[in-house]
Amino acid sequence: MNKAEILIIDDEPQIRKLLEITLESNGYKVVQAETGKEGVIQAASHPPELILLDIGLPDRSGHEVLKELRQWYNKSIIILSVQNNESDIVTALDNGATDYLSKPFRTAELLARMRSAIRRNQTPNNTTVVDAGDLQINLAARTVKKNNELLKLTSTEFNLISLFACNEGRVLTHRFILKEIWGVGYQTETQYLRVFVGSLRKKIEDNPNNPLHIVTESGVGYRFQ
Amino acid sequence: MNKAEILIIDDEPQIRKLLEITLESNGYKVVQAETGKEGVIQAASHPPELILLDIGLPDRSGHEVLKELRQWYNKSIIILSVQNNESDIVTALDNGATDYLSKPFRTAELLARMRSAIRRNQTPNNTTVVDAGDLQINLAARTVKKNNELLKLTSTEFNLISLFACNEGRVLTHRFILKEIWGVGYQTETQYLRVFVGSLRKKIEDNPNNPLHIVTESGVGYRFQ
DNA sequence: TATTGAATTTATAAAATCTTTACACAGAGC
DNA sequence: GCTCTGTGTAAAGATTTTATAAATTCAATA
Repeated sequence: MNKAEILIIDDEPQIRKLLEITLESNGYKVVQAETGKEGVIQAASHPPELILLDIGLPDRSGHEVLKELRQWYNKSIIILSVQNNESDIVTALDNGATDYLSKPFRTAELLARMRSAIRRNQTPNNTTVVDAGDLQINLAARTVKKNNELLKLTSTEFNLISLFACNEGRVLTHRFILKEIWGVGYQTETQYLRVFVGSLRKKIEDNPNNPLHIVTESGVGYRFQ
Repeated sequence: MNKAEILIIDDEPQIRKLLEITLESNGYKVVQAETGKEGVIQAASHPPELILLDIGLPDRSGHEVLKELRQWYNKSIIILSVQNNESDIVTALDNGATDYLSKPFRTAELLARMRSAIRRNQTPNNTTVVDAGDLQINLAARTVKKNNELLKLTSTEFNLISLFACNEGRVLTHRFILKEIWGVGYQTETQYLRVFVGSLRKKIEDNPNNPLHIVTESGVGYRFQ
């Protein structure tokens, strides 16, 4: 596997140096930018796997850089913020930041969050259309096509399949699915799930008795593939 | 790379001498302690990469030292025990020992187990996918691949293999496994374990009659590698 | 208000999994 | 050789989990 490339946008040289050493010794390839403008150019010319962005610059240019990046860059952006500056954090998350870290941070935590963010890149959470064999799920338009034919799904059915699509290949527990689709009060209503998985299968599977897309993991939950 | 530091806690001078010679000639730095108390102090003042602890002292102080060390020391502890004292071994493994060796032992085996134990120190188990030769165990997705093919495991089978995977190279006692998978009330239901280890082997081993991944440590438990 | 489509329940058959029993086999000790 | 202990395997229940149809409730709307 190739080294994942990380872009650091921060005006403080000592932070950049620290990050450079930490990340390179953990097998990442590091690219640096000193100003927001430079960062955007770097990101555009050579899109990295992940961007670490210092948000709390005095002139608030960090926020503008984030917005500008988010117009086209859909991989993870982790923001760095001085401690206790919650308004910066909230604004940044609203503007599409993936995660945040308060300075000073522990490297173990930074690395863990980076791994998590990069993992999310790989499962197409940011793309608007998920491809799964004969199925195409358009998250933005809320449409599902099977062999290029538009399927007619109800709202709950669509919510369910889009949750599956965003977590392709991994087992989702009943509780998790119920929490995500119906809300925290419904985590034990496993039967709802059965009914809706049943009707989804009728629509998306070639043979609903032998489902290939929504596989049941008995005693645990379901897996979409 | 620096020499890894090993702490030996054993009251028998001739054993300590033997270990000292063996280990130093194999590139380890050796620190010795004659009593349990001294051992704990040594470990605390200068945490070693690995501890070799004689468990079978007449006054059972070895067990107490182990428990005391485990309150804060989380690297590997290999215990030494006189042959056939299985109850000592089982107790020690349940108390968090990493591995065990019966005296008299062959130096090649000692060195091999030390290497394995030290290797496990270096990769802390915060990874979500464990690689074991032809097997890949994805803890987050709850999937297991053998030669890149997805295996179909039941929920309990997966729980079992993931427990094994998180403790690669380490002997797990029957009691420990049963406690982790089935709960505290099941620590004596060894037969459950036999059945499930059997069905796991059928799925993951090339030749279930000669298992290479799940090895049985007779009278003690199992080891995954 | 009557209609319609969707969501929620209920009921039940079927499938999958877990538990338990039975028995065979191997090695250690006598 | 025999017995005892620990182990592995198969298979028969027992139990849990799942799938499906169908009934009911609910909400929107004509």
